[in-house]
Amino acid sequence: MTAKAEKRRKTIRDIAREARVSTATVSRVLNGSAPVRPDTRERVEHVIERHHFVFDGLAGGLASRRSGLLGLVIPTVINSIYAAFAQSIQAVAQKERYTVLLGVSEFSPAEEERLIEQFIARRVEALILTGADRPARSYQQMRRNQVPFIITWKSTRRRDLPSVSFDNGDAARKAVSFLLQCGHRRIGLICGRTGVNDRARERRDAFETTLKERGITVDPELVCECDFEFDAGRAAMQGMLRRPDPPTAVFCANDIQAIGAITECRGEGIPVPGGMSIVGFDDLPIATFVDPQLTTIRVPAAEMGRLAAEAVIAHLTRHTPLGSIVLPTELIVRSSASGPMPAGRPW
Amino acid sequence: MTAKAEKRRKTIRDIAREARVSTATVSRVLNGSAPVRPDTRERVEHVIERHHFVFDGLAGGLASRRSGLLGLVIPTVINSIYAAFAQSIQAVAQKERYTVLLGVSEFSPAEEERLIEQFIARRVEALILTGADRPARSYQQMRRNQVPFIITWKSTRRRDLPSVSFDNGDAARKAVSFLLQCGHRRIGLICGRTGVNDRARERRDAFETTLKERGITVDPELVCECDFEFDAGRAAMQGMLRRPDPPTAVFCANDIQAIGAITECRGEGIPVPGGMSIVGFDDLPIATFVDPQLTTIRVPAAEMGRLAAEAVIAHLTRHTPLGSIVLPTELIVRSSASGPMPAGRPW
DNA sequence: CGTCCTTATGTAAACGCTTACATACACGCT
DNA sequence: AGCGTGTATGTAAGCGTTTACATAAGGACG
Repeated sequence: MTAKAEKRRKTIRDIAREARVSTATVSRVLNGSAPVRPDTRERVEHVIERHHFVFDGLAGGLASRRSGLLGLVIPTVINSIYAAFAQSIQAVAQKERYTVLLGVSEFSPAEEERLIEQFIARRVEALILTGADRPARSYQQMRRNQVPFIITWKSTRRRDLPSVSFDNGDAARKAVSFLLQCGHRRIGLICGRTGVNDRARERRDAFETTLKERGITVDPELVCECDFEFDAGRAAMQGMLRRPDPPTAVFCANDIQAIGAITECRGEGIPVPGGMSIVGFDDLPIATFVDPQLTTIRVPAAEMGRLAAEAVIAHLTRHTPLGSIVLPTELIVRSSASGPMPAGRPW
Repeated sequence: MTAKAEKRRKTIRDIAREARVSTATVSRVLNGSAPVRPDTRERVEHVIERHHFVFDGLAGGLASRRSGLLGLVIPTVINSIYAAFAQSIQAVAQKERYTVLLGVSEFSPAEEERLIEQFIARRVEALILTGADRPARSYQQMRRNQVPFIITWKSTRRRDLPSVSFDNGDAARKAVSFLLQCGHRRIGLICGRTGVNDRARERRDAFETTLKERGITVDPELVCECDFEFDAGRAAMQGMLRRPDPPTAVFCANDIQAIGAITECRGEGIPVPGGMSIVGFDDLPIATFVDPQLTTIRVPAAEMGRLAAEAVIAHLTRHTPLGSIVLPTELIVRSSASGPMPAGRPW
């Protein structure tokens, strides 16, 4: 090493000088943005190799106005349904040479807003968001900064909100209808907090509407909003069981809560589905590994992630307009729900 | 709007002109890097507000040589133990105004290497990695580019590899010792693929060593490496049960596999723990919601994430040296393991 | 009242790329 | 020979910040 061996990083200028070409040519070799004669290319690549040159994405992004960054904002990643969603987005991004910025809002609207703002400042090329409920301010910021975005997990008829989603209301209706078909009339609901979660709200609305359509009045005591935790589901179930007139079936807008609810029933000696029918939502892998296997709604989380990522990338690279896709959901009938006991509570 | 209303983004130069200060002052207001007189500050902030100025993180990062980016590379995020880890890292990062780049390698060494390279090119300020096994090339690149990194999920005595981890071997030993104490002598192992997962290898090694220490020869037929999936665990259990001389207990190096294994036993009419004892690893939330509740090893995933993130950030901001921390694990005794049946197979 | 701080601000050169535009040359055609 | 065309390359002006350094203004002090 000569005394001149400053610890400065190599730049394309260094490469250019040594390969006796211009920086433009190096840049062209680096991203194939224009034809380069094979011998020139080889010469440049050789120098790059020899000096362990590492491209600077920040500088590249600044100059080209394409950061190669995609922002993903989800409420949680611990629930494996969101994890599956996130992972498939990351997989698509990776394949298309984009990098994912991960933002977890923990169901806090303020945090979500902050993340969106932060990601815009980082110059993400697009945002993938969960749900449609957020301050107008966030939407304005995305538009003002011309950051395309796509809504997921919630279909919306607003034409100005592109989305890749499924119909929460329709899905919840399937679950509740199934319980009604089984003969249940006194049905409880355990769901997420509708105040901070528009998907939970849609599911709850559909629950209530479906019951009303059949002339059943919804007993507010049989509706419980709580966190997406096993324990929360369990506690909610416990609350319902303690009522003088407990439900014969419960729809849980989430498999985690459903498993908690099942556990509580079993702990109380109430057979499922014999004494209590339970339907979940998400179809987590675990749903087939609990006893009884969970009847639930299958949600296309991974596919939704893949399609959302593909959509924004197609939009960025080929100007494909961003539209809305509604994916199907499916009731998966297993064994956690059946008809109510013919009379009283025989357990 | 005048005809001059080009759709150009506002820059600090625009702000500076309008607030009748220099760009340096705007910069100082923006990141409080030097004192600014209150009235000047207010004037600048006012203009920023009025024009909806949005800072450009790419340009800022380029100029300051601080990107504000942290790279996280994990093998999967679908397993909720890694999700918990990732989420706590993101939480710390968010609080400290860093942004997390998410990389999921899906247990592919090649993919992991690519992610590390990509993240370095994006000029992450530090990397949080899973395990220590990777090509020397990756380590060289990190060092050459002076990107600090920290290893997680695996303790290592190499002093050149800072880490926040727990001792996989020690943890596995606790699990196996417990089964031995229960009286088991014929013990199976279901674990991850040791070829691409050094944590799995450590657990397997400890399993074998612990048995050998007690003078028990390890039956290779009772060791099964498979994916971290319920079905894989189930299939592995099935394989063992079909042997002429099945084990009386199985250590699963992962709760997911353990739950699959339990399910298989129950499907075959083998009571757990009566006919088969099972110990898991991770202590996922679901562990208390399966029947029987899973005896398992509690792994400090969230704390490990938090500490890893805090360590790299402290290193970046306060030059705290990066060292190694080994967190404790704990055997959580529940009900999926007990003594072996006194004789034969009474089920 | 000149000197020396201190504090607030301005000047302008980076940071490491991309890309519009200019140039150079080779080739085929009339 | 003259022209047009196309391909490969070079030139240099950005991209939107930060920050070292210079400067200015206001005290405090002897």
